[in-house]
Amino acid sequence: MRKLLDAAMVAFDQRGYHATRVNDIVDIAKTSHGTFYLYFSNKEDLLRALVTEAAVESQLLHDALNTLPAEGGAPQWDDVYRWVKAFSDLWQRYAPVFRAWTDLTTIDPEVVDIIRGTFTALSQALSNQISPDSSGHVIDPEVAGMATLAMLDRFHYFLEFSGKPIDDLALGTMTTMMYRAFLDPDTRSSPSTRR
Amino acid sequence: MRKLLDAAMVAFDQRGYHATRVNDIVDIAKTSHGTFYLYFSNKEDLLRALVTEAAVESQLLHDALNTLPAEGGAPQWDDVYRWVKAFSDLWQRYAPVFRAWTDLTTIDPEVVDIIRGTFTALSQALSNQISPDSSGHVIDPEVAGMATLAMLDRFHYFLEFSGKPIDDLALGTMTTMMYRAFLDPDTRSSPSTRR
Amino acid sequence: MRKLLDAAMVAFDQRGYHATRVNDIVDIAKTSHGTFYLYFSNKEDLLRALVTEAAVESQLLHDALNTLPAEGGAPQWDDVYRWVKAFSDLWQRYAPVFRAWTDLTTIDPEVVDIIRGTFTALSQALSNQISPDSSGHVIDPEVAGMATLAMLDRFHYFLEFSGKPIDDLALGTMTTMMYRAFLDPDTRSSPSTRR
Amino acid sequence: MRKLLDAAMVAFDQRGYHATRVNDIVDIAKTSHGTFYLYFSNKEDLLRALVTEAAVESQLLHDALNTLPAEGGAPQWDDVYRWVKAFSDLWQRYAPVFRAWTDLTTIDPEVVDIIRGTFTALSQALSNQISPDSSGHVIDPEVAGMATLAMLDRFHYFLEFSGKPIDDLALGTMTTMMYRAFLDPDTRSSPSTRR
DNA sequence: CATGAATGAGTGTTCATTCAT
DNA sequence: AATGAATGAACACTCATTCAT
Repeated sequence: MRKLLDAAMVAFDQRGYHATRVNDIVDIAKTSHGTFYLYFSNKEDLLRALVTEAAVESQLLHDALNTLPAEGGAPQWDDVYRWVKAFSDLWQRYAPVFRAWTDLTTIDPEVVDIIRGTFTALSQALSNQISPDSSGHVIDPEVAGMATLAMLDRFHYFLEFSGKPIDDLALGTMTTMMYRAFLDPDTRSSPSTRR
Repeated sequence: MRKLLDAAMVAFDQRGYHATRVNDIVDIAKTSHGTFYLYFSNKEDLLRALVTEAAVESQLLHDALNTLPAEGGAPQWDDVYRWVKAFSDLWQRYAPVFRAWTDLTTIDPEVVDIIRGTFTALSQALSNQISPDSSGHVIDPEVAGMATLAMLDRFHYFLEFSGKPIDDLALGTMTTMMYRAFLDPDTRSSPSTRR
Repeated sequence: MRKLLDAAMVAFDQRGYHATRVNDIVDIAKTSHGTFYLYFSNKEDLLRALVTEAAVESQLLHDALNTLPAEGGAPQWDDVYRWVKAFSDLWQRYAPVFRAWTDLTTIDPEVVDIIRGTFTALSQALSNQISPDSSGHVIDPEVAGMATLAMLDRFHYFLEFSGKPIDDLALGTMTTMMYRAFLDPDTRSSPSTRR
Repeated sequence: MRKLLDAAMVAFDQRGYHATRVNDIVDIAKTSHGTFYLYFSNKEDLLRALVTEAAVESQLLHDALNTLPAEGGAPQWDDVYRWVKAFSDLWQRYAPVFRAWTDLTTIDPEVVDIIRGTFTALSQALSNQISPDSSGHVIDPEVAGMATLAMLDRFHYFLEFSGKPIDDLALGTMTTMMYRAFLDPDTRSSPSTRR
């Protein structure tokens, strides 16, 4: 039941998953304890539902990444920006869920599996965008993908934590950071800027 | 008492802060329930002690950043690598504390303040290393500093989550990502590599 | 919830307030631990409820005192007896609460205030019944009122402590003691009994 | 050890017996936990020592009562006053012990026995002073003795509770109350005042 | 479908008591 | 004699979950 899922997001947002009591959720949802257990077999079950929802929507991000020009040709800054924006929108919609990541991974294997799947898919898609290094430093693309996803994920949390807005400037800065990180400077500059 | 702090790190590592019972901690520390409350007024108090410890050590990282060549001259890849390694060592030593970040920020204002202070200091030191963009995209250095810190922090967690080792390859990859992100490709390549 | 209040009275009766565990109360009430906290936020809260109840009923005693002939005309022995009987009934109904007086006053200010209010009202009403002394000894009526209340209160406790019944003889004796204490012998005897 | 007994009195005074922790006592006594158990086998043992001390001193009061003219001849007001003063001094010296009466009786049989003995001796000595009633109301002298002791005991507590001083006026008022209560007005007045 | 009173297992915390020094 | 760190039994209180209505 949507009302409960939304209420749970609000509650998780305020207190985190562990500290949220079923009580808090039903209070916000303006319903009763009994109703909660009509739709979810327990608190964890509701969390699983939220995580699954977020995972499904993340699939779109994954697909979108593949339309960016991969390894061969360098993606354009604007393309990267659009994708960062999409990521940001999703993150913000499911902020309490992403924020609870750490909590989640100590919960139950099924939840962890859903998360791991989404996480792996995204970080691998990202790794495809990363160009090798021309100056002798070996890059593990998988690790590089993770680093990028790490930056994207935590960056939002840090902005919120610092009370800074997630606006165009922030996302643009993020995009530039990613854009720079993705591309080997030599590789990148050669075709276009240079000559 | 060190024995309890260490035991708490192990326990938080296994189950997260919230899910850890005082019982778990004293079991690992091979001491008694009463002893716990002899040294800490409650579970949160112990967490505060750990966070403070980590914050003190983080100061070293902050200081080290200032010895890297700042904005003017480009820092060398090896310098960045060394710093990343230092960060990584600290992160790994206090992994359970850093991992519990999310938990922490829903806890008590004093803990949050300690964290915010450390966080701000580090991200500002990082922002000094980031060169402006030459291709017309505005960068907010503060935000860029946060993004870098975000990547460093979460990257470790993601590696662990994926079961990948935090080895030289991983740290080298991370360094390259940071190195690329820090420097505007044009600015960077011009003086040295480029003709 | 009455069932818990009654059970608490029984438990306090047996072991005193401090020594009573919430467990004792819910055992007697044949209900669960959780239910207790559904109706009272803690043991002290339940005590407060009992004290308040007793205070409300004490008001009746206070009112009744004012229907006894005051200072001017001497009250009749039978009137005093009836009042003593009413006091006694109330005391016995709330015996565990009155008995716990000492415990109570070391607990929380709110409870103390309720008690002080009841106590003051009653002792002042009593002081109105006390005639001045004709033989040169100054009486502070307020103090005299307290002394009377003191006797009434503790007398019941002492009877119980000695295993003596609170019967007509005891209450009659008490009445005579009060009756004598209230009235200056000269004043009293002169108008009616004497000559 | 006197230091501990005195400290305990201070502590009991502040928080009551049950709420006083051994910690409080040794803090006030400026000694250690270990020392406490060197002199007393437990908290209750210390209480027993205090009660015994008070009981021994109470014996003096009991003896003094017997030097007051008993049943036959009426005691003089001044004699009663002196005795009330002596009682008051003792009460004030052992205030925390007397105040804890209720607590005490829920503790251990040995303590209760000491108290009961002292209590009985005093109330019986008092009952000897009480003259029968001439106007047809039967008095149980034993009960009357208890009522008097009740007044004396509780009166002090009530004065303290109200913040009133235990001074000459208060004790004089108390004396007059007792003096009146002791004597049948007719009996009393006959020999002296009346003719 | 919905309710919310009742439950009790689980956990944090206190504090009297011990004992090695 | 004196100490005070360490212990753990005992207790207060919370909150996810159930079920009769």
